[in-house]
Amino acid sequence: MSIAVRFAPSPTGLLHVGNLRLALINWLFARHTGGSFLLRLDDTDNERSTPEFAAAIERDLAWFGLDWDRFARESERMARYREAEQQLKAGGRLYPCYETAEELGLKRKSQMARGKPPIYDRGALALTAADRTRLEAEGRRPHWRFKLDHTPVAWTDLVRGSVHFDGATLSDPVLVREDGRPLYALSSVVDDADFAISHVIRGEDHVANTAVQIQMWQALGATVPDFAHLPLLTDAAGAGLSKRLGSLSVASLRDDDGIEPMALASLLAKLGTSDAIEPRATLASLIAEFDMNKISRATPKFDPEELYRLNARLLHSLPLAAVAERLAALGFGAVDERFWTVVRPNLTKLAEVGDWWRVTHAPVQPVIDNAAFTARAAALLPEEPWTEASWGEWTNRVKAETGAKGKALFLPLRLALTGCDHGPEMRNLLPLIGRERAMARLGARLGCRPNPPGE
RNA sequence: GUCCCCUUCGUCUAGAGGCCUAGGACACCGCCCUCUCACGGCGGUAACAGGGGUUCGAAUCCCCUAGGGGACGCCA
Repeated sequence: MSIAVRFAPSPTGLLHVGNLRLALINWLFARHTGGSFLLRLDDTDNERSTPEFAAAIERDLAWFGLDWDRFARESERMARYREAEQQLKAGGRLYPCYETAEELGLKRKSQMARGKPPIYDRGALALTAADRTRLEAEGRRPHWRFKLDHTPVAWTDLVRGSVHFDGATLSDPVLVREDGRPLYALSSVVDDADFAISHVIRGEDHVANTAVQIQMWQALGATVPDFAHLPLLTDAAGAGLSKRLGSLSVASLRDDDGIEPMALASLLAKLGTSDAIEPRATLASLIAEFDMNKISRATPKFDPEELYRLNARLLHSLPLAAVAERLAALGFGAVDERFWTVVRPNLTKLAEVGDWWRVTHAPVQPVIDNAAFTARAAALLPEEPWTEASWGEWTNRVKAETGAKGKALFLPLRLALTGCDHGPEMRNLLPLIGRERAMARLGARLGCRPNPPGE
């Protein structure tokens, strides 16, 4: 049997890290096994789904480096769901119900108050043809429920091991709304069957669904796929992540935090597994290392801080070629190998290249505490050409001349030269700054602050 | 409320009765590179949720308690 998986987001919001993790796991599984990956937009809820969110999902996945072999929109497959609906009706598995949403809500409440599980009581099953006629005459339209077999259902989950449910403890799911539109419960099962999905890999919020879906595949005469239900991510405090997806949307991580796609991919592929969480430069290495058996059943915490650190570590190891294209897009196409090597160890996000580019190519605002000191240092600046050794020669002279040493020697020079108290090694940075800029920043021409606008 | 799942260093985890004086990675701390911040290299601190059992022996098996997550929609 050929392997086929799917990622099926509903375009009712932006992708967040929890979604993206499931997309990635599915994709890695497909690529690792040589299977196919389907992107399916679950947009049957046309009140909440929007084309904008659908476009954003595709854009986010593409940015992340995920590609899909097949694509589908549930909203375009309504006729097919109608067919399945007829098939289930013909098989006697779909029955009409006339309770209103309010009635059902009340019923659930009172069941819970009595310490009972809030399961549909199948009241509609007792309706006679006359009852139904009367209700319809009152203007009520039915919604349709799938009649579950009250038998045990079991499967071997690739993450959770053996799982079993008793059909009797489950509610008959509503498959078709009062207005005739199919619900997720129907469309998802039909699509998984039609697209010959072999492995359903999703969040553990779907485990109970699985029991009813297995019965539906059987009722439709379809092959039941294998399952892997992954624990949901929680935030660093241990609270469910889905509730605060805003700040953790893929778009904000990319656009606001400047996260590298491979930093995110490395975290999401390894978090909650027995592999070390370390940056990987390519999806290819994640594919090679992927193994469902490494995924734990416990709920992992997603900590943005961990992502930021991983992002920095990844950047520190990337060759210029790996970022050249994006650097150009940021307007730093002129960055060469030498500059990149000098600046790379100090980046936490790629866009910070701009800060150092300005230090070596544009005016900066020097920070000068002791103008007399920097002026004397300026006078001792060696003649160009400068090499890595120039910084040492110069600072030794300044040290001999002023008696300053250690932090008192280096920090004022760094501050004056770069306007910043931290950064790349000065012996590498100095030659990139050049004598003219260095002189100006040290205040040689003026001997005092403030610096003129043009340096 | 009912049902399901989870609980080993701060974090992600290894561990499937003696190999555990509990291993790794990240974080943290220290040292080195260096007479600065960072990068990098090397080293160190640090955990079996609690309580009962079972057993010659339990992180591993059983029960209870506590904590966390999930499900219970005419959402997906």
